[in-house]
Amino acid sequence: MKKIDSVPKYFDPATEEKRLYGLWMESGAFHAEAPSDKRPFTIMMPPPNITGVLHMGHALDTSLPDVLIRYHRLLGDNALFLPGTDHASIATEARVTAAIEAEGLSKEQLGREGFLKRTWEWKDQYNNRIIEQQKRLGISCDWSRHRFTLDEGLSEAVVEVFVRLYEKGLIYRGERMINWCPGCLTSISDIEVEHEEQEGALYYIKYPFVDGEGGITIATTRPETMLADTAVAVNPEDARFKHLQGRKLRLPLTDRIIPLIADEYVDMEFGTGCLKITPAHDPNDYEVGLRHDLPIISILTDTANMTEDTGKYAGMDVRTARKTIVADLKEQGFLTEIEEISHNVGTCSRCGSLIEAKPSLQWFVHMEPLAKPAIDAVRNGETDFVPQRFEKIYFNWMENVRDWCISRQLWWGHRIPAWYCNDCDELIVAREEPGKCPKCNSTSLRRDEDTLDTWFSSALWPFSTLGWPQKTVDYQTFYPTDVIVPGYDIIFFWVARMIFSAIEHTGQVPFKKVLIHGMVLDSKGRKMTKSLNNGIDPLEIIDIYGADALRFSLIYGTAPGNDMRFREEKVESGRNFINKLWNAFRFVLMNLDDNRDYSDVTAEMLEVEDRWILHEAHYAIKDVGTYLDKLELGLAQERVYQFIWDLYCDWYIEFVKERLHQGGSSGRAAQKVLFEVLQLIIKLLHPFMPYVTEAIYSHLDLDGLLISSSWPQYEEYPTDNEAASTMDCLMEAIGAVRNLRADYQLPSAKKVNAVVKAEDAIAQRLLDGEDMLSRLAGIGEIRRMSEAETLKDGVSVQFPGGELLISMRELVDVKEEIQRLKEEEDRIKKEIQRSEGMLKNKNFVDRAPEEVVNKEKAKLERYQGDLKQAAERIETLSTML
RNA sequence: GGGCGAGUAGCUCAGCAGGGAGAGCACCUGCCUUACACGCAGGGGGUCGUCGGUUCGAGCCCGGCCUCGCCCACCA
Repeated sequence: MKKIDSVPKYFDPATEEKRLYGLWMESGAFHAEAPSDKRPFTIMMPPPNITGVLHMGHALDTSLPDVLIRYHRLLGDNALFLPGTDHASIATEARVTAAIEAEGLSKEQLGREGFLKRTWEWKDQYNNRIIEQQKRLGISCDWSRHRFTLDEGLSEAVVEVFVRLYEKGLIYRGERMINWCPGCLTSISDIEVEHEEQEGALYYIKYPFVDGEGGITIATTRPETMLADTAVAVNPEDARFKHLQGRKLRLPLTDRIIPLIADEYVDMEFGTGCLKITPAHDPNDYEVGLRHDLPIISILTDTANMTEDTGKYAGMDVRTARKTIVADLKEQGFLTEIEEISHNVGTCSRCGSLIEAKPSLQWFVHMEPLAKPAIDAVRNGETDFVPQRFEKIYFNWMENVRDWCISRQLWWGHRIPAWYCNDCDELIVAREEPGKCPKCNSTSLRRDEDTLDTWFSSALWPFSTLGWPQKTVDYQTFYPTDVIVPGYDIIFFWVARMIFSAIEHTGQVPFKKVLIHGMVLDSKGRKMTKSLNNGIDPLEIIDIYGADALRFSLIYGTAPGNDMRFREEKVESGRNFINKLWNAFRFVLMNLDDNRDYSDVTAEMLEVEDRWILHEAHYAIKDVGTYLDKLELGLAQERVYQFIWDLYCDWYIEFVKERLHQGGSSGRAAQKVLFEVLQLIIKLLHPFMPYVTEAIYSHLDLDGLLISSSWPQYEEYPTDNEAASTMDCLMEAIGAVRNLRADYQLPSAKKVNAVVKAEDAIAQRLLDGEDMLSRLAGIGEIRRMSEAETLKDGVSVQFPGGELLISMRELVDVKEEIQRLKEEEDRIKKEIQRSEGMLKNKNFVDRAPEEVVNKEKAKLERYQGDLKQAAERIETLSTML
């Protein structure tokens, strides 16, 4: 039985992907060695949250690095793609809490331990599901090194980092203004707050003087917080109020007496120039309060309801309280005006609740000393962003960072390694639970209830996953890593924090390059969100088209850092490309000897088209390598596509068909080259489309697996400029004739005769390529034009260097042809004008590089020749009328 | 209030030491030419947002403007 009979007509991703992934896993190809003499190449996967299912963003996060990993593995590097998952404290806790509440239970009822047990179960379930989903993307991770941010080892790293930073004074505990999410019931960091523009109102409220007539009118967007006011402030320079400073005001709706103070913070231009000061509920007011030693009165509970001591408002949510208070103020004549404005409000990036600012006792990372070296490292180029513009965003953030609030009032996460003495209140930060208080020896200690921001552990990912703080072999082998591939949406959350953490704790940057990718939008250019329900499940796409096609759609024609719209049509064209390659492979296989031994084929046996495709292969390899090294995956993929489809399939295979048919030594040479270049293209394509390429490889009965073969060396594919220019000439001629045939709608079976008019060398090329001209351009006989001859009943087609006169009198309308030639003349004349214009321009001739000028001169010469030819043709044709 | 990105063929997007624009899809014409109709051959279609500048030469560099999108920012 011929080999080909066992090869299906279409590549079937569904069955092949499963089989091949199994083969890869078994072969150990994903596994990176440690220690190893090979050059390491490491990428850490951005760990997906264990909260849900994979989306297109994850497909990008994993497919892009996988291209690089597979490329470097083929290059012979010790390539490690380390996978993992993130415990995602706040997101997971919210999900589990919701699940519990759906059962009619509460977190508190389960208790901390019960809740954590439940969450670990959740983790097992989702973690495994995510791993299974990731495998379906075809990514070549070292699964034996899979990490989870709450793993023992990673937790050790977290504690180590916390203690070290604390001991250096870079972590502190203190009462600061923080962002409080009344939905998640925890503090969150600045970057977890999303600002959105909302329509609101500016309420003008009059605060009467305690003594005497009149009062002060303030403007506020949050009238309900007035119950927490402890002063009204004006700018000290404000002449309008200078004489009033020191006066006392009575807070409406209450009997509280508050002072009128002066503080530079107040903007005289805004509102009335008078600002109510609410230290408990506004960060700026808090600062003002500190400066003036104002009392802090809070009127909001953790769930953002009015506290019990707000009298009739107690228990109301903010909106209701606002409405009620405004109504009361109005009724009592304190409300003077309501002005509609739009303003920014902060919402929780997790649950969307309105964020409340409040002073709170929390843990913070002191950022300034950490940020500085992290800025320098990028500035010095120790770490480069691709594309570079994202460095600006990084710098801007790093240069203005404020201290990072890292404590969370959550249970799911790394618990803060701090204890308090119940007897003397001593604070103890330690790697392990202390037995007794170092100050008073009391054994009555309690541990801090809070956990750490989930990003605190993610920040250590590049080294904690390798066993740091232990000096493990893995750490020594793979760290620092080479590239990281995140979306631009997590530059602050993750990339920036990894950089400063790595520098602080390992003394090195965590990665040399940051390849930023854009967001995958829906086909209308909108973000994929749950609320729009426009998300596309990568696995569904894989079910239909296969993982290779999906990868293609995410890489082809995209540029680093740019958003991309997801369109199924693009996946389809990926699938079509796979089919194209698959059939080219089938064609080659059909024509190969079963033993595939071509050692008898010598270089002398190669024909010009063989030498041409090898020449082209040389440059294809070079270009693809260059693009991949520059992390230009889109361009690299396009280059491979073009080589495979345009050059190998559309030209080369067509060129050699006849030789294959004829057999003989020329046919054998063609088989050999066909086979060689097939092996080449599947290697070049493998990083992008691992499955089809591996499937083809397996049908070729070659040694081992494609995944662990080697990247082609361009030096092994000889360049041959002569072959290249010969083939260019031939292809141009073929194109020109095809063109003509199409214009005149000649049936493909109808052969035409041709006469070549060109200088000897060029004419010879065409005569040598007679077979190809015959098959690909439908030329029957071809001969050189003799000196004295003029071909009366022919039509001319030009190609660079010459002209073909096609004998087709019976097929051509002479009038139309003359018309066509006249139009052609006009076109050429315009070109000549343009070209002459340039060459007459002294500036151009003197200043442009000689090469460019010569090119232009050559063009002009050619145009002039063309014009002459056209004129001649018109003349001859005219005689035929 | 700053910063960034996008504006290129009907659509989705590439493009670059600055040297006369490409792909995929769609469209039109002709082909089931035994690898592939998930295909082959050919074709139409672009003043590269706009105005100005630099340059011998600009989609690419500089400046202004317009439209869309994103990010950052403690003026109530």
